[in-house]
Amino acid sequence: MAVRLVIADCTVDYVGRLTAHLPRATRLIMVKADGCVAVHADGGAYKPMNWMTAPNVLTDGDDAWTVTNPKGETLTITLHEVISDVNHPFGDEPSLQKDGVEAHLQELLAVEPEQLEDGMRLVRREYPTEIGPVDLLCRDATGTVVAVEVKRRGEIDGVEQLTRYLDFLNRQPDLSPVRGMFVAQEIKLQAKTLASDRRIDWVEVDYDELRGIERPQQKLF
Amino acid sequence: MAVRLVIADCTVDYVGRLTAHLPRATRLIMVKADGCVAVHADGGAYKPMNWMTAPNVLTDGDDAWTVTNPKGETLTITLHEVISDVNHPFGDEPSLQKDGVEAHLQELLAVEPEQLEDGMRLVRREYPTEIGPVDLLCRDATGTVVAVEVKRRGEIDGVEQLTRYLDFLNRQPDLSPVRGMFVAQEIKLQAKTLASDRRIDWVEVDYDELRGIERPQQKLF
DNA sequence: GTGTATATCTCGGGG
DNA sequence: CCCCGAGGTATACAC
Repeated sequence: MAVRLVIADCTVDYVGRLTAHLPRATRLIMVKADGCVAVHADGGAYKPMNWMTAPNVLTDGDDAWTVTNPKGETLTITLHEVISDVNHPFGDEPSLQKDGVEAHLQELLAVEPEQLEDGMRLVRREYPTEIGPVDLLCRDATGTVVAVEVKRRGEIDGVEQLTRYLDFLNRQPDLSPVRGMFVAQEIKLQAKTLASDRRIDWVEVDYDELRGIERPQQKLF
Repeated sequence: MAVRLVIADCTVDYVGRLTAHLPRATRLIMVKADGCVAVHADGGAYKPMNWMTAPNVLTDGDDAWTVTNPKGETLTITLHEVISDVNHPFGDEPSLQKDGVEAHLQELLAVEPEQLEDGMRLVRREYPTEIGPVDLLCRDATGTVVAVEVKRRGEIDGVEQLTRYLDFLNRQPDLSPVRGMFVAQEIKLQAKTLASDRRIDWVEVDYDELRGIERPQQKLF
C-alpha cells in the first residue's frame, strides 16, 4: 500500500482504444499500489493526460516504462530525465461516505410514494423490463399503473429513458395504460417541456424535506 | 506553472452537489497551477477520492485547507499530520495528439460516404439544427435525404440522439422524408434493436480499413 | 453563460 | 464475463 511519485521530463504514448502521443515535457507520474499509472500535467484536477487503470503489468526500465493490460492496450513512458522519484507508504483507505445521490432519493420515495401524489402506492422498485429497470412502479389512487423515473437532476436524457419504458410497458395489456412520472430535485426547463409534450407528469422534490419525513426525530433538534 | 504535492494524514469533506466525507488516512493532495485540488488514495489511476476543479479559491491554513468555488461548493481538508510538502515547477504543456476518436471516423466517412451505401453523396458535415448538429447529412442513390449519426461505439444514447434529429428534420417539408443511419465501429445489440424498431438503418464500419481507403499508399508497405 | 455531445470516460451493480 | 446506468461525471465546443 504505497504511492510512487516520479517527476520527470518524459514522452508518453498510448496505443489501445485510440492512439495518443504526448510530446516531451516535465510531468508527474503517479504509480499506485494496485499497479495503475497516471501521468499528470499541471492543469485540470481531475483527468490525467494519460493513464492505465488496473489490472496491468508495469515493466519499469531505466529510460522507459511499459504498462500493458490484459486487453492489449499499452502505455509507454520514455524518461529523458528523472527529477524526483519518491515512494510513500499509505495505510488502508477507509470508505468514502456519500449522501444525496440518486439511489437515496429513490429509497426515500419508495418508502413515501405519497410524496409524489396523493394515493400513490408502490408496486415494486427496480421493476425489470427488457430494456432496463424502471426505478419505481406504482399505482395511483385510481389504480392506474405509474412508471416513475427518479433523477438527482432532471434532464432530457431522463425523459427519453422514461419514454422508452412507457413504450414498452404500454405494450403489456395487463399494465396498460401506464402513466409516466419524472421526478428530480431540480428539473431543467427543456426536460419539463419535453415531458409535458409527451403527457408525462413531472415532480420536483426536496431531498432534505424527504429525509426529514422519513426520520422526523431528526427535525426536533 | 507548478504542481504542489502534499502527503498528509488528513480528513476530507465536500459539500456541494452532494455531501461526502473521507475519514482520516494518509493521502496525496495535489494542487496544480490553475488552483485545482485533488485528493488521491492509493487505488484507481483516474479518479481522485475528492477534488475541486478550477476556478476556485484556496485558503491554505496550517491545519486545514478550504477550497471554495463560485457555485458555493466547498472542499475542506483537515490536516492531522503533514508528511511531505514539495513544489515542482513544470514547463509548458505541449498539446496531446490523438488519433482514432469519433471526429476522425466522421472525417473519413465524409470523404467516402459510399462506404456507407452505394450511391451515397455528402450534402454537409455537422449540418446544423436547432437541437444540435447532425454528423453527416447525405442523399442516397434515389435522392432521399439521409441523416447519419457517427459514433465510435454505438449505444442506445446515440439512437436516441439520431431519433431527435430525424423528428426535427422530418418536420421540414423541403427535406422530408429523411432516412436515419446509425454508424459505428461496433454497435451493441440493444442499440441495433432499438434502431431497427424505429426503422433506422445501422452500419458497422472498420476504422483501419477506412483509413486505408483514404490513404491507399500506406497499404503498399 | 447555457446547452449539447464526447470520453482511452470511470466505477459499481446485476445477470 | 458483459451489459447497463450513474456520475460532484469532466471537458470541449457552439450558440
